[in-house]
Amino acid sequence: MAAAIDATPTTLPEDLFLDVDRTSAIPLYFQIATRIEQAIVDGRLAPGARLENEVTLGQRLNMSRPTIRRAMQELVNKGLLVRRRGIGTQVVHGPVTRKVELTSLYDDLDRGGQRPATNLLVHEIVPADDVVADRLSIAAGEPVLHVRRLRLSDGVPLAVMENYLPEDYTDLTADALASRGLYQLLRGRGTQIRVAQQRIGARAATAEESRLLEIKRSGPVLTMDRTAYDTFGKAVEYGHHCYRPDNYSFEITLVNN
Amino acid sequence: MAAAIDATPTTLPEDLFLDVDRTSAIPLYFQIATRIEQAIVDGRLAPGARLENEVTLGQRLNMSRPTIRRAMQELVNKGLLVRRRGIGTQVVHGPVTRKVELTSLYDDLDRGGQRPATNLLVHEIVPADDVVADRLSIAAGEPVLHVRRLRLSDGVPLAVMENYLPEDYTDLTADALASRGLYQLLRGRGTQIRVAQQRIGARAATAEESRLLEIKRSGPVLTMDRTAYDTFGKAVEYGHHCYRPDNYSFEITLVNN
DNA sequence: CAGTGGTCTAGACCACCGT
DNA sequence: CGGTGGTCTAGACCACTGG
Repeated sequence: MAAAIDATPTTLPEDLFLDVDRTSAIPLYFQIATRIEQAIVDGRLAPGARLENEVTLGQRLNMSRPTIRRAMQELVNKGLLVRRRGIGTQVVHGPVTRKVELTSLYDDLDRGGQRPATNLLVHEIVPADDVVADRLSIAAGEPVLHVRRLRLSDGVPLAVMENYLPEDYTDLTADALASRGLYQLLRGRGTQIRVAQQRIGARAATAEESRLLEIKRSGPVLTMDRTAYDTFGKAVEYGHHCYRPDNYSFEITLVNN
Repeated sequence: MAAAIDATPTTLPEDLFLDVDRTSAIPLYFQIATRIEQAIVDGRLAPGARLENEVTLGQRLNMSRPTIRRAMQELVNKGLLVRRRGIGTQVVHGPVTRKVELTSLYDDLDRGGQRPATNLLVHEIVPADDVVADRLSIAAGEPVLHVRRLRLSDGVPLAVMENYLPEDYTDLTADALASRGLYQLLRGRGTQIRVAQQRIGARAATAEESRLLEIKRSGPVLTMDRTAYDTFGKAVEYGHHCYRPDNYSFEITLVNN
């Protein structure tokens, strides 16, 4: 008979897979994963609910088991599903949150319904010093674009951002940088960020930072150093950012595989 | 003939796959991934080096393409390899760093060759208040273990850590908590952490924190709030940690898939 | 054009879990 | 024991890249 493991014998996700398009350029596993994810965040699949097993779901959808399996694996990697051998697949208990993604502060604010604005403080082309050259994996002295920006959200200063970009990007204009996020501009040029290394820390604000961020002298600031690489593995950006800690923090979801 | 894309025509990882054990309980894809990863961190595979393609490597090792592919995918997810359709697989340019893993401060220090120590400041069983109950997904008033610890590294105070654990773990002894890391103790009880949500921020230290951490009054501290869940999706631990920013920071590698 | 990774299929055997 | 996920095989077709 059906095993009664968790007060829910065997939940079968109702057929909301009706609109899967086998001719679409979107991979099947991705279409499946997206629909299950939607059902979870919508609450149609409650925390702890057991999913149909991989084999029978594949049969119902006329898909092979590896395809179904990959769809579920995507959600396991996002922390939405939990699988246990001999038991089955469940929606994770506890709060359902977004996975960490590689986005920019500008995107985050924009999506959050806030109105981001940028004051461009510095915009110059300079030879790379040793630190910048090291981070960007270029030779010291090569020209880099140096920008320093103050990011505001609904008029409140939020972050001082200092960035260095290699020669390929030295033609980014001041206008563009003042009106859009850096990553937005990079995407617009066809640059896709694939890997980024960040270091998050804290320290006392410098005199200039406290003035720009309108916080107490030597008050605490949250700092982030980042180097971002494109799909070619080439360093695209090195940045040192400095955030007002009362208005910003980093959220991270870690998943053990 | 062979395409010359990056000054390295087609690098074939020398046969350091001689010791793969097909009878081992360790999955083949994992054995392959581990050996390639080792070659990368050892420097035997330089940044930017092109790897042999999936098909021929599989033939050489008498393994199917999906198995080889999975091994490489593991390393792509860790940010060590980059794959591009029509091009091939390369070791990522730039510095090679470990992926973020779900470890504890104690483990990090221990692995780093430092001598971690713990002062147990508070060890009590109390009814959960509203905040703790919410984070642990239990009812307010249920008994929880509350511990407050000062972590030192080579005698230098590094972090003040406040943690709450649900009823199942209220029998953790003071001795155990003073001599080992929390996650180490949980692992020893068979509890495996699967998902954790963290929020990293900064603020001024409280009077007690500055005394314990031996830093300036109201000096900046790095803070981390975390809720960890086991493989069942059950909340296992809620913690609020407070770090000396001159001695600690968070390193994170993000990967876009 | 030939080479590469991206996706998908249709099976197979095994390890682990609960009854 | 039956059911589940974990792994592996041996193919196939496609999309994209470079020359």
